Amino acid sequence: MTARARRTVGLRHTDPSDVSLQEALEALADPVRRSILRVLAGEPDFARACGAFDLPVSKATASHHFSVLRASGLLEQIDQGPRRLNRLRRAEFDARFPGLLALVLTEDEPTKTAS
Amino acid sequence: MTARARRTVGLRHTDPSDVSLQEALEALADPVRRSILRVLAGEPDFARACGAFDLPVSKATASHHFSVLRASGLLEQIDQGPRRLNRLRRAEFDARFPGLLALVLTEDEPTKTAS
DNA sequence: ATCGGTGTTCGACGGTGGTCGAACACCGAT
DNA sequence: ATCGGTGTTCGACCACCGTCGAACACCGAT
Repeated sequence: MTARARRTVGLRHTDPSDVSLQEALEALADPVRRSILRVLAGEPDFARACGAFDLPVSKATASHHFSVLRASGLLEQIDQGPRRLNRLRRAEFDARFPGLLALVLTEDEPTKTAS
Repeated sequence: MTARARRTVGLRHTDPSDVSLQEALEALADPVRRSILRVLAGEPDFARACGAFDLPVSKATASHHFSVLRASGLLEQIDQGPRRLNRLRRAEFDARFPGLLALVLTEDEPTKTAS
């Protein structure tokens, strides 16, 4: 923990070692959630807030997805002022499910086909 | 292919290299399907027919699950007389999604908690 | 104290997927 | 040709999940 003003709030953070394969697969089976993880993988920890993801869903839905990722041990979040910063729990999750996160991060982003 | 009487029928077999991560994760996100894969992993290829799995679902539902597994590149099936024999496409699928199948096969079977 | 910005929560809605029984198709053997 | 066994297909049902707008809570700054 740095000297910066960061509050680790009472958020329901599930430890990856407590996550079942069922939960992990369900969490990763959503394309929006996987895209969140890929963005986080390309940046320093806690560099991006929830609102800064340019997701194709509403605020409410995005919030739901972050909640799922947190509950499945994939995300750690801390509050800094009004925004909530995110960190990909890369090492911990990979220790629990070796190779799984790597598959998600190396996935070639499927481009939207115009209807 | 051995000299035994086996017919490789015109079943919709998807090659693992044509399977997206999305499809793979959706296929593996069901516990019944994962249990099928684990059983197959513990036996020789084409040793077990669809009806010999002791699944907690009806015949119709089981058939649906086998169809999904076949369509996601996880299963190969051949017809032998009236029954349909199954093979886990272990190497091919692992080449497409390294480590993913291993996670499923090493999963500790979650026991049903009595309600 | 008020305001703009950020994120969550609350119903509600709709689509999808797992489930089933029943009917059907296929095979081998009698 | 009929029968039992195996597996698929067809509707239908239902629960769950992703989705949304609206309302709310929180923070920092004005």
